[in-house]
Amino acid sequence: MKLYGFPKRERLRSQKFIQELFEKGSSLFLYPFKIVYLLAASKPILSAPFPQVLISVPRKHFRRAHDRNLIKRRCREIYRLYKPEWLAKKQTLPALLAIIYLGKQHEPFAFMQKRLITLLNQVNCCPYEKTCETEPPPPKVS
RNA sequence: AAGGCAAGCUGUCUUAUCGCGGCUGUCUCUACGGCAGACGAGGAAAGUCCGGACAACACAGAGCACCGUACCACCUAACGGGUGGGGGGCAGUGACGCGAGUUGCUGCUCACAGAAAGCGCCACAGAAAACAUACCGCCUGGUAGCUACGAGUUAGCCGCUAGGUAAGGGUGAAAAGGUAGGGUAAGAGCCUACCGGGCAAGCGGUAACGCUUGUCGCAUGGCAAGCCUUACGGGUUGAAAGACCAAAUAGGCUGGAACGUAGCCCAAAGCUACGCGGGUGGCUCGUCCGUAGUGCGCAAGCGCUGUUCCAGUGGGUGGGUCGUUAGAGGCUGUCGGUGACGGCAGUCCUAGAUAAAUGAUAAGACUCGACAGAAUCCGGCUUAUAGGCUUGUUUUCCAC
RNA sequence: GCCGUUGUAGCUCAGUGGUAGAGCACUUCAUUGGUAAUGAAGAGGUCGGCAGUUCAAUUCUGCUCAACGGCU
Repeated sequence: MKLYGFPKRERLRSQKFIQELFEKGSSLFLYPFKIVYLLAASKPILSAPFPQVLISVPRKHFRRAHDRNLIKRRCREIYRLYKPEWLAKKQTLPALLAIIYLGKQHEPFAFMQKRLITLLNQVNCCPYEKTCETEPPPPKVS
């Protein structure tokens, strides 16, 4: 399997999973990103150990399809390149993940990269053992 | 050479690494797999403003309603698009004429059928805004009063009254042909000439229309992107159309509506007519489909089963395949045409996703990169757009 | 992808081919010891934008921008 790949099975496409994610999932925010994640889905995920990921840019902030496409592609690149390192760091990853760009304007790629990686590192992957990481536990958003 | 304007064309490139989409080939651990290969957004992909193809509604018929189009001819699959032509309007400039005005050239521009078919509207101002009218005026007759002297059938001033006028004034976006002259109490197409206009004929043109001649004193303002009239066109809904696979809009349950009458000797079956219900999505007609069986009762009627349709309930799905990309296709040459475009020959095939594929990093080049991302497919229109190229035209400068 | 609706004062809305209004809010004055309420006066508008039709457009027509809704 390709190390840095992002094949179709790692993309979140099922309407049922998406509904489950936004109903039960936890969310974190760091400008300009918001992420929603769910540690375990009701059915097994085909892409294990990696999550199924959904990337979204609201039409309300970016009217032109060209702008939305560009931001989604950059987000996907950031996630794709960081994915193996993230797994090595956390050992277990969420099952479902949504990355939503809430900024109202374009940001430089390096800035986006730094912020999204910081945000991904804040995800608490071990809900049963609170102190599995050296960092302090992230604020739980209900 | 530079700048402006118009029309047309074009729409950053190269290498490496990682990554994405379907396709083809191949490998095996047979799966949402690995490897390799070539291919992979636009001139507007956009807005969804028009027109088609295609599909479903059984067939897609007629009339009304509704909607759209509107100088003429042609192009086209079709169009509200395009090409060519006609006619206006505006600006600049020249010529003719005393003037009203006419006309040449150049540029821009026009949603450009009908206002003597009818209805409606035209604020304010103004006398009057549409079968014209008469405020200030002008002129004539009659007449109360006053003044003057030439003492009158006088002249003037200021009123009243009966008329004649539409020249001048003023209002307005718009005032009922204009200019010049005659004419008159004053005036007036009242008359004449010219200009403008209406009507008719002839000629030219496929036509829009143009030209010429005659005739009419001129007889009816604007708005139809107000209603409307005329001509022509439009059945409705859109790929979330639709077809197929799997148990899969099938089957179940509840409620409601229709299943009638007459004729062909009688019964059965069938047919016909008038009804009733429905397809039919604006209405009507036509057309099409259904209108069955049975129990009780003398009958009216009541009930059961069934068929068709409607409404609800409940269950199930929210998957796959096709439609889905080779087409009114592109390019080159040649022929026809003023042109849009068409004929013929050769050649090329180059996105096809479905939570939805083109990006990131590094290096380099130059003019330093604008607007911007396919979703059934085509033809247009409109809107956004950095830079570059070509052609035409005009202005300035330089050289000969 | 397809089909619609709406843009008028700070806010909520009328309006119609002829000088743009109502309620609330705002400002000033009166009233009160003071505030509220009340009364009087006042200010505030490129009628989303650009063209066109018309003598005249917020209204009619075309294009455009923005906001919102519906259809699997």
